[in-house]
Amino acid sequence: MARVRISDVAAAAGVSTATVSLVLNDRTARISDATRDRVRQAAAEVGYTPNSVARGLRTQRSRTIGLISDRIATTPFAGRMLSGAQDVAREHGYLVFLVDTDADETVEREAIRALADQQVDAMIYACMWHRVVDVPASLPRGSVFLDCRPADGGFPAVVPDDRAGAVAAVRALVAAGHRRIAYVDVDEPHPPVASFLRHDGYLEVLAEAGIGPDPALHVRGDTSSAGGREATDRLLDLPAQQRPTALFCFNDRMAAGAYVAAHRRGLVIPQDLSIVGYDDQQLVAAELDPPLTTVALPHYEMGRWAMEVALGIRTPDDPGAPHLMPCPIVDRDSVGPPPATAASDSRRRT
Amino acid sequence: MARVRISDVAAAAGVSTATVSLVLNDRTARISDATRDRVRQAAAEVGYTPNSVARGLRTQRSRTIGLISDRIATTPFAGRMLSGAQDVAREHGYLVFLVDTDADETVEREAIRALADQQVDAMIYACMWHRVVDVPASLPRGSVFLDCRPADGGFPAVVPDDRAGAVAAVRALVAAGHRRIAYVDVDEPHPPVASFLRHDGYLEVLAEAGIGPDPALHVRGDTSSAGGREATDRLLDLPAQQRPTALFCFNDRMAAGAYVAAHRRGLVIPQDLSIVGYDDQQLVAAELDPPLTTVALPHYEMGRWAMEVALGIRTPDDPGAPHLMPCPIVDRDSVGPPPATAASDSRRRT
DNA sequence: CGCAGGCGTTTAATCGATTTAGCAGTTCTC
DNA sequence: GAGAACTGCTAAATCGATTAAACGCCTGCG
Repeated sequence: MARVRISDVAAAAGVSTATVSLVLNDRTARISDATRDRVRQAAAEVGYTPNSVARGLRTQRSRTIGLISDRIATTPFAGRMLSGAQDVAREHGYLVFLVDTDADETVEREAIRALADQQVDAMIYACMWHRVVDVPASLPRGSVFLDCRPADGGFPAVVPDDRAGAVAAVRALVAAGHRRIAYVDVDEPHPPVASFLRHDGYLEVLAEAGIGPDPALHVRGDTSSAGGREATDRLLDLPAQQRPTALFCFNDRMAAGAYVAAHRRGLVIPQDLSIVGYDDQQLVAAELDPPLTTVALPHYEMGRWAMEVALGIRTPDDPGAPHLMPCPIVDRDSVGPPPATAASDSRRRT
Repeated sequence: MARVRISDVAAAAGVSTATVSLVLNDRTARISDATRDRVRQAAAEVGYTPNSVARGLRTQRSRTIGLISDRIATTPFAGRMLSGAQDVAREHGYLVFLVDTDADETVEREAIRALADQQVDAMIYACMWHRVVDVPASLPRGSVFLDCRPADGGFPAVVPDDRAGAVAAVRALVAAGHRRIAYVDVDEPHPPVASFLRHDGYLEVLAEAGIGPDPALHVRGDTSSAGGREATDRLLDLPAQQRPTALFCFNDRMAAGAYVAAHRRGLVIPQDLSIVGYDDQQLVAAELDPPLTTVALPHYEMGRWAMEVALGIRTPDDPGAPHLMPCPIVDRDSVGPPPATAASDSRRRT
């Protein structure tokens, strides 16, 4: 029952522990082939695996990574980021400590200390929403930021390319023939940077399509189905000429609300109204009727990227700026050409 | 930048490292108050925190727990279990290693070995669905099972009390006056134990209400919105006399499908059809219209329980059987009295 | 034959803590 | 006043690995 130690292997093979260590770690040392084989055989027979704690103490490298996140519980995205980070760690023989701080600064500070005491080789600081965060004072150099931008630079970071994602989404609507496209934005005291970036992307596509932005088509609501429904109601209350034929929603839940608002007025999606969401939240987007065209957040890939940088396998292209991970568009069935009247209307203007 | 060691504290306080260790660990040793204060002051001044790796090697206790789970990514529940486990660990100064095996046995075996090499003080083996699992051979004694039942006993385990949850759900329907209550079950080659347990609870309530079970009201579909919709369609195609006035669904997604089926026939919930789900999946249950009455899965509490047992803070009441965690019913708006005709029908039979 | 040098292996230091046994010095006891 | 008992602290062993330095032994060379 007691663990097998290196000295047990040494005894079994009739050599010193030094030799065992040299052999098992493939150190380029002068060890005869006969001895090598004997050691390896002995190790296999007694079922030896080195004690990581002892090794960590000696080598000062624990093959361990600390992953600090503000909230793990509340979002289904968390798992995908973890999964990506996890997979890379495993592929390289690392283990990960997970700490959920619940956005509590005291907990965060303690966690960082505890992880440092455990001699983690690197730390990843993850947020559940793309936003700007203050760098905790005690966070060691070399830590990687995941799904957030450190307020002071000097740290590698990876975030979704929200701007490009919005561009893809709105271009899809323009390509379908829409000219009156609304942006159903979040309404919060401190909107996440994603809100602004997606708005930028939205405006960029309008500009490249020669469509003048209409402030009446930029509405806000809170990040829920209800918020999306209310904001959409305001859009659909607009006079026919001003009313949008397509909606670009800040997220899938708001898009779900837009569905409700449309259904209540007897509008059919996408015949009467096209809708694009953001996030590709499986339980929402795929379950809607019709399934929602949306933009996927590359959580898994971001998790991988962060861990790869943490392990030193990859170095950021531009150490000064966050790495932008592409957000692929997921085509489903909520986008179609604008209704005939509106289409002719848009043709008139072109 | 270099870490502060215990010898630095010793030097600063003018004592030996032994004394520093004795003081800082509150060992009942004969140390004068003056020295105690001096050591503590010195430790605070130089900012000393003990190196957990070195301490772990010496004490053979790492204050570290390994949490192995089959899938973390795919379910929103995972986070809540983690959160519960995490919170308990943090409250007691433990750190947790998280490993996601993706249900791959090789990965699982390697993970168990790696965790053992890291000298974790205990392991928790978590599944994302309540089911029976084979105990991996290398899993150390004392490991705790979370949301699954070990095939061979001898391990503490915690699972949701699916039977009692179903009882509460079906009782709510009976209390509202329903007599024709269907069970919309999962349809899988190897249904989870939860499926059977909930069926048992369902039958139990029918029996106690003096309602004879009708096999036609036990339908199956796959665990998705579509599966729920199809199964519900079959129920609603039944002749009026046989048609259920209430549905107890295996989970919220299937319940969402039931909503769709009902809406398509112009049935209003709960006036024409009452529905109860299971899982309390926020993004589904709370967002439905009307919000779904459902039974919550106590993931957070199960996570806490498992960690408490792992840390030895709590001992299972009955070491032989899994601990059953209560599933509270969450009352929302999808349950009402049966429609007049059916109600009179039920009254006729009573 | 004596010595340099190469080869294969071992000795021993080391990582940074904890902990037991023991060492001085003081006080108490008879 | 000698030994016992107590007090306050430290020396050194220990946990289980890694690794630089050293140590025999053998061979080759002059």
